[in-house]
Amino acid sequence: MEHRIEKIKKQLHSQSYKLTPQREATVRVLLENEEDHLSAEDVYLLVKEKAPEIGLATVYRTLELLSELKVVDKINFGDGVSRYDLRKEGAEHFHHHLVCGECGSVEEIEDDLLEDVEKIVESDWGFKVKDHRLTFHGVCRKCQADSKTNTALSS
Amino acid sequence: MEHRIEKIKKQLHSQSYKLTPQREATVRVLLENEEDHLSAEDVYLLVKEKAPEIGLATVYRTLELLSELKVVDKINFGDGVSRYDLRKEGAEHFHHHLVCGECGSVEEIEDDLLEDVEKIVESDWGFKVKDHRLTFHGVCRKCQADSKTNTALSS
DNA sequence: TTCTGTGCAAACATTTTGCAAAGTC
DNA sequence: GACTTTGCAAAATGTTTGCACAGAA
Repeated sequence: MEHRIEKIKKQLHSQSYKLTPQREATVRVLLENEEDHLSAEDVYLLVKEKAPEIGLATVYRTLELLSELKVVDKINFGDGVSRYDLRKEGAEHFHHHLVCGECGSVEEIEDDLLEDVEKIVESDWGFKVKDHRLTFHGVCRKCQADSKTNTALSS
Repeated sequence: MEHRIEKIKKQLHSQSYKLTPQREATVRVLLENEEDHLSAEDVYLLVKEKAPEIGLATVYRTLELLSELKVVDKINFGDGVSRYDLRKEGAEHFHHHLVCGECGSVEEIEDDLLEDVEKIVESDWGFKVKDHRLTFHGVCRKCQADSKTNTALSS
């Protein structure tokens, strides 16, 4: 945890940005909620618990900054809100998501499933891939099981 | 062109919706600009040329409706705007996109590159895939060529 | 007439910006 | 003192909603 903050601090410094208390609080919230996909508002509310004097605009500005530094990735699952997701240590690419249409849960996939696909895109389309966004929409394991149970009960 | 309108008309009717003049004008704009990735505003302005009395809300409502019917797909490339993309005839899945970070161009890929990946997701994660969103961010062929030329010139 | 669809304007939600004050080097 | 960062409030943006009216079945 602490070493990840240190690392981000160095990344900021290398571009002559400072890790202010507000920025640090924001980063800590992101680290503590790595599994979730927080919106700016979510982050704001959580940061406010530790640092009540922070403003929403600052959170936006911080998230924007972290986005530029590729510390976080900004994603959008189709509802109108941007969500911010910490990039895993050493990850070159953004991880993938499984969004369940029934319960709304979002599962993360770390494995890079796209290596082969990227090779095809680079060779067949001449497109130099720098990053990707891959999201599957469907039904998660749990909801599939639930709906089977319900079907069984109602029949 | 006409037969695609007919088809959409039938799809609407099957759910007891009507293909009103406004809706038809909207669909036509989408058909005529299939290559582009129009925002609601873009569609609105183009529809207005043919049917000046149409309101923006109607365009939104139409796009929403077409989205539900899976006639169009709503996408978001990271700028704050939703874009609407006609689903190709007979396509079960949404097609993929290559977004160039230099010139902003968006290229479409029809091939289903994800068959294998989906199989892995279904077997390893137990996730029933219904649809996907795949976007690559990078540098398109043209911009790569341009930057090579510039490098050569400036050296 | 009943129901669907429309246009307009107002409401809404999210995000960005201007600016003066505060903090840092 | 020059420069960065912040908080607040206002503005901008994109989208949705309420409602009275128009149109089709």
